[in-house]
Amino acid sequence: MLSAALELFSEKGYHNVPMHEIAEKAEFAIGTLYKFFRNKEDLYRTLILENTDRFHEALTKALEETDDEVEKLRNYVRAKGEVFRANASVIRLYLAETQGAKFNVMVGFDADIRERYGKFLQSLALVFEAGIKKKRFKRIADPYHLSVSLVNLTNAFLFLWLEEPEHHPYPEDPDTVLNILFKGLLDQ
Amino acid sequence: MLSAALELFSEKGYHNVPMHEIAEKAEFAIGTLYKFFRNKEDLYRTLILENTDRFHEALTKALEETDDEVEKLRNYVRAKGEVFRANASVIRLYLAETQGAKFNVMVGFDADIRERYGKFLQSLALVFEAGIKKKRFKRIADPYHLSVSLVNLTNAFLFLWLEEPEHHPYPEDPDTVLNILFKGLLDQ
DNA sequence: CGTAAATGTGAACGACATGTCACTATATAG
DNA sequence: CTATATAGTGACATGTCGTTCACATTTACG
Repeated sequence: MLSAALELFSEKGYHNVPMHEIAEKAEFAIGTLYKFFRNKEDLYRTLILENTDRFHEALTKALEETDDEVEKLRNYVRAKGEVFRANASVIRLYLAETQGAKFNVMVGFDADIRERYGKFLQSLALVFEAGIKKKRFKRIADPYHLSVSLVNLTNAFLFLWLEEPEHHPYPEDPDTVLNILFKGLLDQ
Repeated sequence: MLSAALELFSEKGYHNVPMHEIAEKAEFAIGTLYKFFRNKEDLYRTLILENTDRFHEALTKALEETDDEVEKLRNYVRAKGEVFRANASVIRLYLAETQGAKFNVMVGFDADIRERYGKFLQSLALVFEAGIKKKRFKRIADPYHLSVSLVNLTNAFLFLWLEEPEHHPYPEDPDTVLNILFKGLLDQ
């Protein structure tokens, strides 16, 4: 059921997928859906929460695999690529939930999702902060801003890939993304 | 009518605003709306197109005010702040249209909007390319990637501001954003 | 087997949103 | 002042979608 819903939501968006279509794709009767989920929103919520948890777990693990801050970032960019390549249809929903247009589904932000996303931003910010303290990184901006920047940078690359997979592949080498942060555009 | 629709869409999202509510807010009867717009989607489209055109014009102008590439970028970041600060309620819709979740309104991408957005990305990429040729910039990434990066970086800051205006103001000094590109995180 | 619990069904229902249309009011022009 | 165009109205037809519920089918188990 969840995977049928996932594909449809990701393709057409929450409001353009009627329950009966999900039922049909999942090869169940409508009534059965309602045995498992209180309503459409509950189904969507479960779907999103299950997936974002899986992602954030994988991404958090990527930050913990080494002590070197540069490697942590490389692992993050690499892991994000792997996770999403394997779950292409989730990306749209994930981006929709963490980026802009949340009001499209629920009117208010979903507190749970926001909180988990916020926590991840914090733990990534800690990597930058530690790197700055250890003098591995220069303090070119506030660590939290750096965290938001890197997340959005990778999202941007994911988005390019989503739109034109063959023309804009998600980079194999994490440094393709990271050099934008690592190297300065200006000399000195 | 358009400004009534704008406020409502921006607050609740396209699918959560019935036409009669727009009519009420605009102090017209429903029938009158349909004298001016063929349908709801047409109303939305007109709204978005009018605004994105205004923005892209302002942002493109910002890139043309000087010959110095660094100043062009500063003007861009500054102009983006000004434009959106003056039109807060449009940002949500603009981000929703240019970032991720387009399928939330129309099932397919809106070709017009995508095209204009793509053109702007191109002209910003030209700034980076020119800067690299003139040796003002180091070639730390593909110019188009740099363009996408800067646009997404500023969007990220706008988004922070949207969520918590007093806690995360959009930076007065454009270099707060630009240093993330200008200065390298790593030494050398 | 028999029976009870769990799982599954889909026609029917009601709420509600879009878009229409016959009509009125107002403005413009000859 | 009449005629014609334009702007405005809002009750309602039409259709869709989320959700329910009385019933059927399968499974679990003593």
